[in-house]
Amino acid sequence: MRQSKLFIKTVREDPKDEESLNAKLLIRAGYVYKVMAGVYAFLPLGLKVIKNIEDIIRKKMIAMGGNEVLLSALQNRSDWEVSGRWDSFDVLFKFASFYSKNDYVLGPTHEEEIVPIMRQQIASYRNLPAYFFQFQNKFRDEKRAKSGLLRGREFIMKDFYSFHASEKDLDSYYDSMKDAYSEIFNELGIGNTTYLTLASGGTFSKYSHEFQTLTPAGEDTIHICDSCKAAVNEEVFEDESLRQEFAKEGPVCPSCGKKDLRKEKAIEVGNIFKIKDKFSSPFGLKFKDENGEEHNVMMGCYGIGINRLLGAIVEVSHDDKGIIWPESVAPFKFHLIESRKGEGEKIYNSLVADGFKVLYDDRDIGLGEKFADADLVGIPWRLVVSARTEGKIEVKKRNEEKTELFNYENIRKF
RNA sequence: CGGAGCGUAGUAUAGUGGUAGUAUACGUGCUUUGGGAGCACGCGGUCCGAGUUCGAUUCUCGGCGCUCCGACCA
Repeated sequence: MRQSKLFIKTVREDPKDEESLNAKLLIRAGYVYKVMAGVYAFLPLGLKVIKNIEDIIRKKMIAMGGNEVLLSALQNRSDWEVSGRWDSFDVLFKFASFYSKNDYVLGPTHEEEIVPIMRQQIASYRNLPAYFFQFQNKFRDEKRAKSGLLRGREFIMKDFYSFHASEKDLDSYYDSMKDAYSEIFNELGIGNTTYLTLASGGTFSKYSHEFQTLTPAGEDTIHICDSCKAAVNEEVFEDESLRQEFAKEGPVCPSCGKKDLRKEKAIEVGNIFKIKDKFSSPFGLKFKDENGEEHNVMMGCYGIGINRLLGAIVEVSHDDKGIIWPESVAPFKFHLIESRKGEGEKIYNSLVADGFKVLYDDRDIGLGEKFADADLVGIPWRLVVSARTEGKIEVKKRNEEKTELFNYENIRKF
């Protein structure tokens, strides 16, 4: 892509209405536009990163047997009354139609949508297990949106729902999802700072597991066991019944029992929990077993916050000049810069022909400004062609200082 | 939802009860070309409403918006 044709305008100054680092950098580099508190629009660069994140997750969810769907964001009041959450879900966006006066919900999650669909599809143990997932915009009327992309009122979420004939089947699937999630965060480039964390289960279940990425910008406090790479959310110690079960004598590692844990701030980027028959019961989602007996379907829920992940990656991967994208999610692999108009044309065409994702800065501006923009935008490999490079290409990794000259043939192998 | 702070060009900031300034961005022209280049000219602004006043961007009240702290966070 030619940068002269890319809709993006970088900004020198930090926006005055953002304190959070992820929002400052993403706005300055032209990835997102702030619409209002907790609501951000994705501009072309931002959308590319979002799509890259989604693709990594999608692949893994399909490997886990998931069928991708797209449920409705607009939902009706009655389903939320069946589940009992019309009154109890505190951040629910509710509103009435101006014409019909009917009440509606903007979906903050989709149990109320997927379960009625499954009631139509699931009748026998032969239909189980079944797995569905989607990427969708969720709406939550947060009392206080904050920390840029980390806690918004509208955000994209991957939600995955599993349906099982038995709790045992749910349990084993739940465990395999833990592994799938770990692989996802590894691929996203934040594996070394993301921890499987025991957490409370809210109103759904006794406990849940979160995937927490270490960052001072996070809103949770977790206790990490360095030998197991496991962690416990501080909230577990604050909940009396959980404390009895998991941490009678203060913070202990949930997997090895070790006591000297490291306390860190973190942001929850993923959450998995067993909801069992919490929804199948009120909605009457049942199946018949081999003996013709009816049982409630057992369910598991598995979420990943996409916007939050975008913000979290920026929080953990940046320097004072800008963003440093992990290659797996970067909007482009190469950022090609020329010092004089047309110098990079040939190499750009070759890279495109060879199938690389490359942003070609063909703008008629000073070289220094291009370098500054390249640092801000954060594409992993910077390629420069100029009179100085004498027919070769200067290569610099975004997270390294050194530059090296290569022939095109070498670059192709990157 | 409680508390604090802040709303001035696209962006970031200064200032004032009487013609609103600077930087950057943008437009035009020339020069320049390895770390946000230079010169000249130009375009563009006081969140909304009410009040006080001869006169309000400034003072008062209300609203709306944004940020931060806290509470909350299925």
